[in-house]
Parts: sequence; C-alpha cells; structure tokens
Amino acid sequence: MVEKGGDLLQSRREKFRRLRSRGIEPFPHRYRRTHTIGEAVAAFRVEEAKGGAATRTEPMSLAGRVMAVRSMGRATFLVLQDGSGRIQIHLRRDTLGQGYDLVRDLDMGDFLGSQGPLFLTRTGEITLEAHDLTFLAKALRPLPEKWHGLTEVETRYRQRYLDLIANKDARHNFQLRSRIIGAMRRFLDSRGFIEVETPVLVPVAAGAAAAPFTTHHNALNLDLYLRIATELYLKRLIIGGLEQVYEIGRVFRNEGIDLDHNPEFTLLESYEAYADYNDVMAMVEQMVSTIAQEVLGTCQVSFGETTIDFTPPWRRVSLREEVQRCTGIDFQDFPDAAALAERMRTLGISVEERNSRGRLIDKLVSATVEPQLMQPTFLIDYPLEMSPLAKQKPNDPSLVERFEAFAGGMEIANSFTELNDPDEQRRRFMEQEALRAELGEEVDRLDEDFLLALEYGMPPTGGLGMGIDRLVMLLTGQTSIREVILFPQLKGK
RNA sequence: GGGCCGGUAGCUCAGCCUGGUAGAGCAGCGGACUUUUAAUCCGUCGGUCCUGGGUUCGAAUCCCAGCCGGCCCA
Repeated sequence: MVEKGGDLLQSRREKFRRLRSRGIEPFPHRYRRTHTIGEAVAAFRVEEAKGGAATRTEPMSLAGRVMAVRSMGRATFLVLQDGSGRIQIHLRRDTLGQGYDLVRDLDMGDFLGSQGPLFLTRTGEITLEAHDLTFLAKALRPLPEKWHGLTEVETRYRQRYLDLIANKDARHNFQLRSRIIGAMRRFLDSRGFIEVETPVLVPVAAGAAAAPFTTHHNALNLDLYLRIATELYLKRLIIGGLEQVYEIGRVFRNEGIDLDHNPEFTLLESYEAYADYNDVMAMVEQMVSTIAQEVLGTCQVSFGETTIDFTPPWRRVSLREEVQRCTGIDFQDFPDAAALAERMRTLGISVEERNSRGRLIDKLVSATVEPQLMQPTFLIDYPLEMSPLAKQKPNDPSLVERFEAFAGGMEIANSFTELNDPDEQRRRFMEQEALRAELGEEVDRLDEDFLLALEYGMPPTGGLGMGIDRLVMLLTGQTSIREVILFPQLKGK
C-alpha cells in the first residue's frame, strides 16, 4: 500500500525504534492482568461503599488500549479501554521515576498494562494510580479522531475494527447480536432441539427459490454450489429420526444488496416432527419474545419511527385477507397470471410480461403488504404455487399450511407444515422446473436425492426459517442490515 | 437499472453556487504545565482536493465519462 500521511507514521515508527533501542519490547508476549476494567471498577465500588471517598484499593493490574492522553508535564492522565469499559490512569513522575519517560514514546492507540491501586480524583473519577507501565503493543497508525469518532460509512464497513474501536454503539450492537443468538440456542435447546451442521457445498442448490453461487472442487472435478437454504438436509435428518433439529448457519444467495439483503446471511432453520405450522407459529412468538426479554429486558423495541411490541400473541391474518385489505385485490378472483398482472399494473406495480402467478402474488405482498406490517404479524395460508415444499390445506387444496412472520416492514420468518408425500413433492418440483423452463424464473430446484429420502417416510413435520440478521436489526433498532453484519459485502476497491 | 446526495490532511469538516497561490478543529511535532475530563496555552508540520478527459491564460470549484459509498425508487 502506498503510504499517505508519512510523517504521522514515521513519528510512531521513530518512537517504536526508540523503545527497542532502550531495551523495551513494544510487542511482548503476554501480560497478566488481575482484573478487567469492568471488574476493577466494580471492585472499587464495593470498597467505596465500605470506606467512603478516600478509598484506595489494593493494587490491580489492568490492560487495554490508550484512548486519550492528557499530559500536564510531570503528570499525565491516560484513558485505557478494554472489552469491558474504560478507566483513567494517572501517571506521575514522582511515582514512576525514570519509568515516566515512557510517556514520551506513547501514542493513542497503543496497548498498555499498568499496575497500582484505584482511587477517586477530586473530580470524582475512578482512577488507577500507576506504579508501573508496560507496553503491550505499539499502534503504528493513528486511530480515528477521539471526539467525532469514525463516521464515514464506507470506512466503518471496510475497516470494521476502527468502527469497533471508535464507536460504542457498533460494539454494543455486535455484543447484542451474540447474546441474541445465544438466547436463541438456549431457547431451542431447552425445548429438546439438537443443533446440527449440514453441508455448505452442495451439488444442488435446493430448498428455496434463489440464484446460487457456484464453485468447483478440484480433486473431485465437481461443480458445486454454496447452499441457499438448509431445508432439505434438515428434513433428511427428520427422516433419520432426529425429531427436533435446528441449524444456525450462513446461506448464500446471488442477488442484489439493499437495506435488508446481504448476499451471505445467517439463517435459523428448525424442524420438529409431529408438529404443524400452528405449533411453529406459537414457538416463533414465544422464542422472539423470550429472546427480547432476556437480552433487552423488554418486549418493546423502538425501530425507526415506531415502537414494536413482540409480546405474544401476534396478530394472525390470512394472506388473502391482508392483501385484500391493503390493495383491494382478492387474488382468488385472478386464477390467471395475465389478468392478475394487468390488475397489479393499475396499482402502479411494475410486473414483467412473463411472471408466474406465484411470483406475482409474491411481488404484490412485498410491494404493498410487507412495508405496512410494522407490528409482529403472521400472514397465513399461502397459495399453493408459491410454496412447493409445503403441505396443502385439507379443506382447500389451492392453499398450503404456510405462514410468514413480519415485523418492522420486513419478512423475518417463513414456515410450513412440511410436504412429506414423495410423489406429490416430485410433482411440485416438476412444476417448478417447468416454470423455470417456460418463464426463466428463479424457482425451487428438484433434488432427486431428497426425493429418495422422502420415499423412506418422513413424519408430519413443522419447519421454520428465520433471518437472524433481520431479527438482530429489529432488536437493536438498526434499519440497515449492514449495521448488524460485521463485514458486509461491498464492491471491490 | 433510474434519481438524488457524498468522496478535500490520519480523523471530523469548511471552501465549490460566483474559477485566481487549499483552510479549520482534533491528531502529529517542539515548548509550558504534578488531579486532568474533547485539559489548557504558545509555536509548527502535514494534501493524488476519488480517477480520467474537456473548457479556460488559469479548475478542488464549470462540463463529460467512470469508480466507490449512502439514501430513495424500480
């Protein structure tokens, strides 16, 4: 990389060189801290409750990154940051003697360890009185500015580490993300699910209607795809007698990028034998509200302009009714794609000449219904042709037992009573393949090996797919998926 | 794919409309300062003005094309 700002870098390199020449290793192997900063502060509070304002603790060793330097000549204040928080360090020539000379070669961004008791300054700030100072790592490049931090969105994404150093909100959101996924695992585990892992590299990108990424295995000389869903492998496990399984994993869809799409994203899928979509619906609202309660301490979260309340039960409404309410269109009146397309055009929805009826209804929902669903809502009972892996409703074979969950104007979950009749499944796959051939649409792919598995018998099963990134968006109040994915996809630079 | 906005020092931003030697704050460097809190004070260094063309005596500024990012729409 061509260096800009050469003298800034040179100044740091010079300090680095000086440290080494004085026999101080700027990159030692380890440091034994006795407390995290968070623990140290908590320990001080305990002592303070006993001892009052003049409290001094026993010496502690803390380590972290230097986030601020305030030097007043023969005394210097540093702010040290570790994963648990920040604390002020007070350095005095009186106390440190020659050790104080290190201040000269210290920069913001360096990692330091320091040992000493904690006390309260006269302005009331908990502070470590440094009795020694140890370089733990030298920062050879300057950090973003301390007050404004790092705001340029592109740099925040391309150099996420700088975002995490400078912006507390960014750190917080990713910590929440981890806790959300942890709470989700505990919820599912406590219900008897087991977590499994299925292939990412697959010979058929099946289980959803999406364009896959392609790759190649050299030794096998085999073209492979990155999975677009985990669905069909998880159902093979149901067939194998693992009655409750889930996988939280990355899937890859070769499509555009926008506020709620990233080409690789994290998907929860779960399958439960002997359950149907009603059971899954109950589980979803339980799971999301439990996670919110556990992670945020509340089921109400603010998102954009509104407050979303995840307290069960969530509104349930049939897809047909809701589309009718939002658009005045009853899609049952339009058994024919061309007529529906014409009607949709009158609403200003752009549709292509060669869209299937299923694709049209999908567009209708995402264009008109979805953006209105701010509060958690289950849309239930989808048209057969939109749902090749779902089981028909006993009393209306034009519909399937399927729901999608929405919140914040986004789809967050998709579920159905799984189709387990292998012959019917084959017919459905064939219909999809015919659509692809006829209209060139991206459709579910036929997976012969899955059909083979189905012929051995799959119990009635309720399945679920839930977009983890979108759930994290909702629970962290972020309206862009790139704010909850550490390294979102960007164009090359 | 279309529209709008943005890209200037390491970071945060002015300057662009109305062309005339590229600025501020922070950071850096030098100095003063032993309880500061965006420390303060004095001095000082620092630029591929996103890239490439064009117009012009002269372009960060105007025009065209492109790259990257954001938002809106499809």
